[in-house]
Amino acid sequence: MTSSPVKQKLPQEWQEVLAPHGLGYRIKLLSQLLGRKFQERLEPLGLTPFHWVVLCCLWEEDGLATSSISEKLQQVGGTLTGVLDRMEERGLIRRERDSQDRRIWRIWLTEAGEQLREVLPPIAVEIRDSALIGLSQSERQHFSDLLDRMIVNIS
Amino acid sequence: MTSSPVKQKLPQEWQEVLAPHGLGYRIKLLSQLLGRKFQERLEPLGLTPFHWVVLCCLWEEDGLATSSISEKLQQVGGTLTGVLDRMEERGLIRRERDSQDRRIWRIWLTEAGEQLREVLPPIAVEIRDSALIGLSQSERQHFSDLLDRMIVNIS
DNA sequence: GACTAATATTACGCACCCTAAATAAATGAA
DNA sequence: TTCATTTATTTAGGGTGCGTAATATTAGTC
Repeated sequence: MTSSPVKQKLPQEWQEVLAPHGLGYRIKLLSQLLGRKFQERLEPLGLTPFHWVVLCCLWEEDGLATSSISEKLQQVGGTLTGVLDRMEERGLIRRERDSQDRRIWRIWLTEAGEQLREVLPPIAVEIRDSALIGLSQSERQHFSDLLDRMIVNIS
Repeated sequence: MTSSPVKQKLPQEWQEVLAPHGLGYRIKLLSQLLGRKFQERLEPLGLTPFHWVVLCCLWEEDGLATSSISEKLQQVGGTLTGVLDRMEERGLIRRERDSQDRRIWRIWLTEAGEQLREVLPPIAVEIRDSALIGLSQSERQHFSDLLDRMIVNIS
């Protein structure tokens, strides 16, 4: 019988989840690095990554309720309020009460918000492509599929 | 020549990056969902996911400088200060000036911080495994490899 | 030793992000 | 009608994350 160093007594399975090498932390890190890249491109325009994703929802369908945006993005409602406040201040959207159900606030694009539809997607494409350099078409597809399966598992 | 609806005039390439279906947002979403799961397990212990990753670093090597932790985790230095403040308040770590170079603060685990080494890794394993259900060994490996390549690309 | 430059950290402000509680409007049963 | 219940949203408060500026200490130069 040999003794092992105290620090190494943890099971292999426990070692492999430890940050920063664990899968979870690397997913977070990739997300964060992509966010930083995007943020530094949006900042000169007075925008944030969160503004981008809300705009995406409204470009697809204008006049959504706050709760619909929250659901599409799987973001907590309370989180959105502040973001929408700042987007309204910056003239990207306007809020309007639903005439049928006055509990509901509907979010509409302003002209400025509409026009960004021509400006922002190319930036997103550029950043995504820079992350995917060296990955084949099938590798990209495979990654995307595995990602979706993990999201379903955890949802 | 046929005309297409105004809303559909964007190139295919622009459509596919739009949140919430774009790759970037799905990566962020997975990261966020994992974070929420972890947080709800850590909250009863008075801990946060950020505490976990700092503890991981110190379990591997105690007495690190703030800047070393920041570098390992690829986190901005300023971000860590607040986290370390709260960890110190909760008795997980203590700060001590380096005797050689008094500009440097070294971070040491307390007894409480050390003992969590037996408690937290199983929780992390459990959450990771729940996200990986239905993925074969080779799919897990492939995902991990692609993740690393994207991190290198974007770093 | 005094001055300057470099390094490590802290302090502050803004934007997310989550939970829980409060507010307000609509709904449905007594 | 009335009132409790449900639904939609906001408010409040703490923690995370980033950039920039300020502070403290060390190291290099005269």
